[in-house]
Amino acid sequence: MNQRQKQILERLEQQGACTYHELAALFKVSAMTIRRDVDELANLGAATKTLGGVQKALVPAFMCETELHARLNEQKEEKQAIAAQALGLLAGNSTIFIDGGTTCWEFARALSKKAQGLTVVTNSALITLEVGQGQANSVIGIGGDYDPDRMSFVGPATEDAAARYFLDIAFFSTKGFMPAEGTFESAAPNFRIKQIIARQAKKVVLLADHTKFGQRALCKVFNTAQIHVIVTDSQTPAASLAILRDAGHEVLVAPPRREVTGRHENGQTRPMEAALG
Amino acid sequence: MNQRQKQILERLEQQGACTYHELAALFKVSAMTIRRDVDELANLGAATKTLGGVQKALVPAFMCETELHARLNEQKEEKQAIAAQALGLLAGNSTIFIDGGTTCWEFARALSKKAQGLTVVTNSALITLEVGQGQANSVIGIGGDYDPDRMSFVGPATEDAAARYFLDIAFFSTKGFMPAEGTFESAAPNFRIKQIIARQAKKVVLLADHTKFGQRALCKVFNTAQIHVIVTDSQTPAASLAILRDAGHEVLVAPPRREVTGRHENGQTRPMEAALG
DNA sequence: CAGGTTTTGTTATTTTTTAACATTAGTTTG
DNA sequence: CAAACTAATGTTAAAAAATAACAAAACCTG
Repeated sequence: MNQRQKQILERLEQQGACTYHELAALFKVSAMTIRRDVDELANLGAATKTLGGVQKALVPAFMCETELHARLNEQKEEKQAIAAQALGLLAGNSTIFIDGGTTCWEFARALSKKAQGLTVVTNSALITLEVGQGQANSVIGIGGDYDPDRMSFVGPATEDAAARYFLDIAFFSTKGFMPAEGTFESAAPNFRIKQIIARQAKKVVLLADHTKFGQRALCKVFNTAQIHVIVTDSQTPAASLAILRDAGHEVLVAPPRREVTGRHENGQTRPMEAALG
Repeated sequence: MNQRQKQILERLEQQGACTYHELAALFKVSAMTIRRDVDELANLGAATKTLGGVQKALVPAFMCETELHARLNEQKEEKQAIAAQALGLLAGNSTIFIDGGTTCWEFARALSKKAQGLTVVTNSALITLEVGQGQANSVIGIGGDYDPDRMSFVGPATEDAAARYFLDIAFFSTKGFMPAEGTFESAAPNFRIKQIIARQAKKVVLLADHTKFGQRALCKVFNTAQIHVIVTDSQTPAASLAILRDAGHEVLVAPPRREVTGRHENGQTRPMEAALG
C-alpha cells in the first residue's frame, strides 16, 4: 500500500467518504490514478467503492478482521449440514444451552430460522443477537467478562450465572475430539462454563465436524461418557463412529448438502466489482 | 416494503449479490423498477447497492429492520456531539457503566476509538460488541433475559448481576427528561437496572439531546437530584439549562459539530448515492 | 545511459445512473 | 359507475462513471 493510499484511508477515517475528483485534486494526480489506488484498497477490504468515489469500509464493525470471522467460514458446508441435523433433536418448548463455538453458531442460525418457542441460554454475544433477532425464541444471555476473540462471556461471573440454569439439552462445539477420550479446548476460559452447564443439563450434545476428530488440545473438557449425542458429518471415519456407537452413544451423521442453484458463485464480500460484463 | 423487495432480500440472503438485470428478468419487471426497489432497501440499510446491482447488506444482519436501527440515526449529529463532549468526563483506568440507549451507543462508539484502559460494564449487547471489538478497553457484560428490541439484557437475573458492580461513573440515556422532575422511560424492563447501577456509582451522567427535554413517559426512573452531570446539545432551551445549573448540576453543552469540508455532506452510512453531481 | 519496469496520464468505448416524462394500474369519491 | 386522483411501473435521452487499451513519464538497475 503506497503513501497516497494510506492518506486516503486517513481521510476516510475523518470524512467518511470522498469523491475521486476531490482526491485527485488533493493529491494533484489524475482521477485514474486515484481510481487505481481505491481499487486496491477495496480489494484489501480497507475501503468501499461508491459510485463516484470511496467510502469508509462498512463491514460489520464487529467481527471484521477477527480470527473468529475466518473460522466461521471453515468447513461451512459441513457445519451447516450438522446444524440442520441437530435441529432434529429439539422438542417444542425445550430449554437449551448453546455454546459459543463456530459450529454452534451455524446451529443457532439454523435454529433461529426454523425453531420456535425455545428458551435459549448462551454465553455467546453473537448467538444472543442471532437468535434474539429472530423473535421466535427467547434468549437468556449469561454475562461476565467479555472475550472479543470468541465474542462470548467468560470468567467467574459467567460461571456463577451459568449455575442458575438447568436445561433440557446443551449443545457444545469443540476444538478437538478423541472418541475414546473426550473433548479438548485450546484455552482455559470457557472450559469451566461448559462443565457447569453440562452437569446441569439432561442431555449433552456435541456438534463436531470431521476435522475435529483425532485432535487433542491444551485442556480436556468432557469425558466422552458425559456426552449423550454426537452429531457429525459424513466425512468422519467409520472407525470413529463405531467406537462411539459401541460405547452406547447416539451418533447422528449429517448427509452432504445439495448444491446451490444460483449462478453467483463467488463469496460476495465486497461491493462494486459486481456487474459490468 | 413491498413483496418484491422482501423477495429480493431473501435472494440476497442466499446468493449474496444480484444484478439488476437478473432481478428484472426474475420478477418480469423493468430494470428501473428493480432499481427503485433497491434504492429503498439501501436507504433502509437492508441492502447495499453495487455497480450494476445489489448486495447483501454489510451491516450486521441483526439490527436491520429493527426499530432500534431507525432510532440510531435520529439526531445522529447531536448524539455524536454529545458523545464527544462526554468523553471529557473520563479519567484513565475508570470503571464505568454504559446504558443501552442510542445516545449511549454513540458514546460507546466514540469511546472505543478514543479511550483506553477503561473497564466498561454494560447490559447492552450492542455496546459489548462495539467496545469489545476495539480491544483497548475491557468489557463486562451483564447478562439476563435478552430484549431484542433494545439489544440489551433485562429482568431479574440482570438486576442481580448489576448489583455486583460498583462504578466510578455511570452513563445513562433516557426517553424523556423533565429538568424539574427527573428522567422517564417508556417501558419498565430497564428502569430497575438503571436505578441499581446509579445507586452504586460515584457519579451519574445523563446524556440527553434537546429532543428529550420536556418529555415525560410511562415511568419515572431518576429524580434530577440523583444526576450529577447532564450532557446535552446546543439546541436545548436556555431556560432548561438554567434550572439545572441553579440546582447545582454540572451541565455540559456540546457545540454543534464542524461542517465537513468535502461535498459529501451526508452521513456516509450507505455506499452509492455518493457522487453524480 | 540504454533497457526494462513501474507508475501515471489520456482517450475512446461501454455501461450505468439519473431524471423527466409517458403509461398503466389501483383507489377514492361524487 | 365513471371521473379524478394517486401510486406504481415503463420508456427514453442525457450525464456521468467505469473500463480497457494505449501513450507518456518516472523510476530503477546493470
